[in-house]
Amino acid sequence: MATPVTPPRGMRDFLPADKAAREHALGIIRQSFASHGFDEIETPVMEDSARLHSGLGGDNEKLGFAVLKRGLSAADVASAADTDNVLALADLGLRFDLTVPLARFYASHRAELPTVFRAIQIAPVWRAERPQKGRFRQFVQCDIDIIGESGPLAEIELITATSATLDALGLAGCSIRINDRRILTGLLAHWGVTADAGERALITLDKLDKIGVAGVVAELEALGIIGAGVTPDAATETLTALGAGGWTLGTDAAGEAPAWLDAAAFADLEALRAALPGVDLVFDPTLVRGMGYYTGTIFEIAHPDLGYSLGGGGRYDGMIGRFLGTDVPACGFSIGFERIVDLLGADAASADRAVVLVHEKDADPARLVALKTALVETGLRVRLEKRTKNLKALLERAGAAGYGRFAMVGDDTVDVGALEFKALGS
RNA sequence: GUGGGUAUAGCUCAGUUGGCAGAGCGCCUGGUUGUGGUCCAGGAGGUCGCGGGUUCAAUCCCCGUUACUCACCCCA
Repeated sequence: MATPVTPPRGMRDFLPADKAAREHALGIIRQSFASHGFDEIETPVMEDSARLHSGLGGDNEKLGFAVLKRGLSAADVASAADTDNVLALADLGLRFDLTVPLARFYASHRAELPTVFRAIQIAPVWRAERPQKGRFRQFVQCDIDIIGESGPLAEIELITATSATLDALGLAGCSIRINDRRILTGLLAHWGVTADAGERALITLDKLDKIGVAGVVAELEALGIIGAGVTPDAATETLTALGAGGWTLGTDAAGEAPAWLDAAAFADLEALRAALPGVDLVFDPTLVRGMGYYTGTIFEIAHPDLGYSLGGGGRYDGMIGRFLGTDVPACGFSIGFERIVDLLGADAASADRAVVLVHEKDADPARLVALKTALVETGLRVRLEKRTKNLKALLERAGAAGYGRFAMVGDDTVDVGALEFKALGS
């Protein structure tokens, strides 16, 4: 077997047609975000290893690709092996999201940025996961973040811009699930769960839609979370209400708010809903999200045809303070580019502006290029193709590559007006 | 990290109770057609993923391994 020529596991090459579709979608996203008043920035693909492993990335930290220090000796490697600390061999790592780098960026450039900074980041990130459908080890995220706005205006602007972008892409049927971390932590506090056990309990709560109320109760009992501060029956009742979800959760059968519900957080969510009448906003109190840095609102883009989310985000008021020393409120929303680009149709408009000129093998190059240049100057995209034995195959490939029309160049054709264009494809 | 499936020509895939390796498409050549997407004939191209084992004989059976893929966990 020849040497492997496939790209690294979970990473992909893009053929011309794929690349064109991706760039087309990226253009729409970029333009839509910008029109909502966000400004694009760029940061390096690597960050200091210590920063990536500062505990802010949740489980994603474990999925980071580490970069070896330069100039390591065998003794360094042996030392790291002895202490079972292989990360000591790395001083850099590929970013696993765009939020940690943004917090570092903001802390570094705060003086040069507006008081309320609205950032766009469209860039690849890397995670050492096992690839599968809709999951890659290198993938592009499209993030918008608002830094310096503590009020609900941030959430409203982010959700508005994201929703408008999904519309601009022509993605129908998307809804946005929303929750607030304070509702989850409030519930756990009501049950008497300690902060330490809280993270583990949240992971269990997240499974509610998969293993059901009884499953969650059983798992929480096994963890010792239920039984101490709350009875299984009471937990079952609360979890049933949670699982039913929806905006009616704010009032129970007696018309009063449940005791475990964080009233302020719920009121904030209701205010968001009122401010976003055009958005399919679904209150889902079981929405958790794994990232440890979320402090308030959290949201995800859901699509009825997919078992995974198309994007997500939330408020992370504590993170920038870790780098800057003083807390700065922040909230962000990320679109998973790889997951939306496959849902989009072809760009028919661009195909119509792309044409192929098929010529004989011995045609005069100067005449061909003159014809081509004349067409390019009219705004067309023009590719020259030598006529092959099997013209059909050639034309099918050109059609698949995004060209919409073709014309044969005759031996005596010198004027573009003499070219007869026919449709490609179909 | 856990479990299932797959691996044969450039591509999509057949195949053999174990006996010289197959098709379609694409590619090349000759002809046919002649303002063109047709057809005919011929040709090139394969350590049957890799390493062991069983056997007179392994692409096929057994063991291991790697890659790809799907699902779980978690995520975008």
